Amino acid sequence: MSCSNHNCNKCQHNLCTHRVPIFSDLASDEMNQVTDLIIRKKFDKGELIVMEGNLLEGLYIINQGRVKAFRYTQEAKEQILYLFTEGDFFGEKNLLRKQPVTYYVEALEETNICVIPHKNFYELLRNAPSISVKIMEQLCIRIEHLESSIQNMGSKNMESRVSLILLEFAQKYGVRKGNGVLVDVPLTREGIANYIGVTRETVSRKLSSLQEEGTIELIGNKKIMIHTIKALELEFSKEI
Amino acid sequence: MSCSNHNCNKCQHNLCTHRVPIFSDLASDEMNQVTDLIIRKKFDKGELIVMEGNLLEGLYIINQGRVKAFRYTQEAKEQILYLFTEGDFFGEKNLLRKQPVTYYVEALEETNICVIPHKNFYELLRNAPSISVKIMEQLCIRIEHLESSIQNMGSKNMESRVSLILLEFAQKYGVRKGNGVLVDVPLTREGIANYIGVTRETVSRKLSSLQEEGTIELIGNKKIMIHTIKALELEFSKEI
DNA sequence: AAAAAACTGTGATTCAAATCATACTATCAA
DNA sequence: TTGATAGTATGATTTGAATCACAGTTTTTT
Repeated sequence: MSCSNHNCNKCQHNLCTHRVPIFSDLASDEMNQVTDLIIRKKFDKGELIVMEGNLLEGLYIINQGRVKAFRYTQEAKEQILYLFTEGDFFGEKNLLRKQPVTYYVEALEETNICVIPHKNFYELLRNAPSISVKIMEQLCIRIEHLESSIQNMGSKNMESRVSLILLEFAQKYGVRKGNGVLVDVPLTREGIANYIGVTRETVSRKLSSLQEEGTIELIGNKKIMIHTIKALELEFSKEI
Repeated sequence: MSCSNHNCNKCQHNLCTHRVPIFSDLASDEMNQVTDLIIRKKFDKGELIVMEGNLLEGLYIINQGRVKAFRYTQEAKEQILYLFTEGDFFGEKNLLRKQPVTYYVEALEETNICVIPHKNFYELLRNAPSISVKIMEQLCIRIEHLESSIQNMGSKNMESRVSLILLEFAQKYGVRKGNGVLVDVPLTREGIANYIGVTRETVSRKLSSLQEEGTIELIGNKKIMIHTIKALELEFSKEI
């Protein structure tokens, strides 16, 4: 996009407005209007971005990086609800209903956040009603993700739970490499465990057994080469 | 509400429009406009209302009765996602994104549904933009419910999972009776099990032990008297 | 009202994942 | 570069829920 018609020092950042689905229908001057309102924040790996109960000052949109959103279970174990990446947002509850966020959000790597303050957002909604439809769509996508998670957690079969998470990673973070897909895993083994509600040891063992049977290849701790996606899908639906 | 200004034979039904949160901000003439568009459907106990994959003709709103929304796990076990009651709606995915429903919905008792057809709904959205905010709010409520379910299912402690479901029932279906709360349970033991991802036997045993310790009293199969709500809450948060 | 069907409770047994334990490996900071 | 810290793999053991089995109960049907 050309810089001719707005403040150019903003072009140097990868602007949230240009990569976020909820703004994708805006005309370029509307887009620039939004851009002017943005507050930028930067977080280091491991840093807590928001805490459960916080009243946020606006909508948080991820410009760069990856974060985990989680709660604690009764046993005080972390239960990851979402992995958010570039273009994802959170804090929408506070936007509509003045309610605090219901989970912790922590940066999994260096992360840049764009915040669109509340009151600016209300104006925005009035001026560009297409945005409210976009938000609804995104909320529906989130609902679908949660529904699938519950469906998955209802399964006693750990093999299939691990397989599903690998499929999700492949789809979100995978890059084709020859016949397979190379995944840059955003979580530790323990993180994966906290995502699917098992222990770290169980994840280790299931990954090892998948490697043994040739379906995947563990490359260090942060990369997984998936040789046969089909095998995972099969594994996942084996018992239907 | 008075019947003087619209078709009175509709007043004889308990109209969805009057009990549904998403229409609560409408003026009464707007309300009547909506009412005229409604298609009514009736389902017997045990009847399947929609199937996964169905493209619905509109937004389904429950006027009377209770239903369960569920998917199947890898082991072909039912996994209940929602219990919907009067005022709740489903089929919103198809509304915004022309997508089929992602779960089965079955009547748990005799149920009356009001359907607002698609294209009527789009007009409605244009004429009464407050509705889109209401829908977003409802979607956020649904998200919160799903997030809590995941948090709960991440807990290995079955005692606390059963306790949480009883608290949910008490809140949604409970009636104060003396010191306690009498709950009209909408599900069988197996249904409860399919809601929290365990087996029927486990639910039986945990309910029995809660009865033994005096926290609850099982009255037939469909009613539970909760003597000490506090004990459940304690049970639920015991291990924090 | 009787018969059939669906649901429930509880003991005995099995089994898979949690837990415990420990050695190994990768990553980060001084 | 080294030491410290965080993360990983894997064997041995325990544990608690799933499974199996079956008798008892409730609800529905005719």
